[in-house]
Amino acid sequence: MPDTQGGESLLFLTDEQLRQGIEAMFFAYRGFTADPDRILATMAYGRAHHRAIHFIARRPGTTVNNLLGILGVTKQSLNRVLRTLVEDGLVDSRVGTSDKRERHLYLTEDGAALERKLSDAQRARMRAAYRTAGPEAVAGFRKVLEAMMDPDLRRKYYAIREEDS
Amino acid sequence: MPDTQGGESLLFLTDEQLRQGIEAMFFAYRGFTADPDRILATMAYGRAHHRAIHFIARRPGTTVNNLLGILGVTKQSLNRVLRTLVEDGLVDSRVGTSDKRERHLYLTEDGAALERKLSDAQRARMRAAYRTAGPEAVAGFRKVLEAMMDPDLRRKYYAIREEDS
DNA sequence: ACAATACGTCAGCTTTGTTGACATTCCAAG
DNA sequence: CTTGGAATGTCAACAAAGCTGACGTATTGT
Repeated sequence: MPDTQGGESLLFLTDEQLRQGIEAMFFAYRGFTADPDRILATMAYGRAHHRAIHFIARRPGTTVNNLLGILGVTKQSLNRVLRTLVEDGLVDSRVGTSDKRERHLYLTEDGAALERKLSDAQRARMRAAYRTAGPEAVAGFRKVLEAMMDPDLRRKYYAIREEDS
Repeated sequence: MPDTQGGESLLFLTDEQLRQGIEAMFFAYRGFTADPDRILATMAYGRAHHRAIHFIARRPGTTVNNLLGILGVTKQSLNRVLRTLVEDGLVDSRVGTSDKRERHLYLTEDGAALERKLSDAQRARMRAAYRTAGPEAVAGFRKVLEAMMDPDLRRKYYAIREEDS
């Protein structure tokens, strides 16, 4: 593989370097979604279901509105996904206690089982990539990704992690 | 790796760390496509057109079959996209000289102009992210992305870069 | 009392992917 | 020279997942 590492900042930001980064993102994202996609293809679910399940698992009790903000889709689009998940008994939608307009979302046992299955597959690839690349590379990886996000989404990305406190 | 890295590596690959990497990919990819998407939304084109245009620009004269392998879609799906691009005079499809079954794809002037517009927008974000993160981070970024690709796609990713020789 | 919010839903449309079937053209092997 | 297979194009039908717009219903806050 040709090492096009310029090293110096000037060479570093050539269009060719940037183009390679763009293509790397494109090809890597395909790998990133490949394993869950394979699992989902055997059921009546798609990538949209996976995303919903992921963030419900991450933040149990999250509201529909909050999920909308994270996923960046319309409520109609999310609703279609959520409806099938609730119907199929993977997600539990509970009316809010303090504000009864809100619906709080939780995974059922079945939902959690599917989440684990999908998550395991995706994490396995991530783990392998991390191992191959090494800790320093991972730190850089994260740094560039965070810098690439829209500010609005970056805030949400941090918020999800901070809610643990 | 020395022992000092051993303990770190264990912590390092916790599910939580991996989960954060997964979410970073998700949010960053949104940013990655945001700018071209905004431009494309003003025309009758979508992300699929962008991808085709990108790789035709990258490898002028590439065949349909080659493009299929890179993009990973069916020929019917790609054909629909290519047809509109040819009709609109952005792409030129020329019958192969050595093998007349093949079609070699080129951007017209208009096609190249659109490609530049899309590419500029996407590279601007990439450049900003690279600057923010720094050269070392970028090296790590690329390393992890490459490790994340399917072997098949990784070969294609390298192949596209090597064809310059 | 009234406006705003959160959610759900109906209807219709777009993009982009999929299968399957079939025609054409052409290269290459028998 | 014929024929099989490869590369391409195209038709049809369909699905996933996004979108807009409109409307209804609780519920909440002013």
